[in-house]
Amino acid sequence: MEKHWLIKSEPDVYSIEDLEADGETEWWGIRNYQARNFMRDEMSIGNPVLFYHSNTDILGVYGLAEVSAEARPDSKQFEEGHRYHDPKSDPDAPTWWCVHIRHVQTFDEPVTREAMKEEPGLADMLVLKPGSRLSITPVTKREHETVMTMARQ
DNA sequence: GCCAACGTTGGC
DNA sequence: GCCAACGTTGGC
Repeated sequence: MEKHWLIKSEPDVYSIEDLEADGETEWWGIRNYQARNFMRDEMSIGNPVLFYHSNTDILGVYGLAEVSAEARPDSKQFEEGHRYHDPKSDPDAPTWWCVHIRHVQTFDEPVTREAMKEEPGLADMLVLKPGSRLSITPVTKREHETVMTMARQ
């Protein structure tokens, strides 16, 4: 049973354009256990990933990516001086794990948060819940397809 | 810029 | 193990 996901990113930090330019990237820097568990335990190669821009003027899903590598230890947790260095993480049992994602498609127009909120089929979508801060959330197949349909219009 | 929601830390 | 304090996220 294929799983679907939504990943949030602040475009000032890493945008869909950055992902398109890179082609593929390690999704390092996730320091939340729930999000880590999704990556480490549940995401597998080929899973579709909606790429969402947060903390910007037009919020919404800007494109489609997919998981391109299963979770490995986050490379930044052992880098001295790095913002995401974690001195408590043991190299023999790393705390932080992350998948790689690959760019699939940048939408011509983003599917905006406003439009998503008005779509009845997305009423239960986690990213739309007030106060939701989790940067990686599971998405149902139906929600995924609804967003993809909205992107084509 | 504000502030509510949430996760983490640390004193007890 | 509780919980207050604190820092961060992220929509508005």
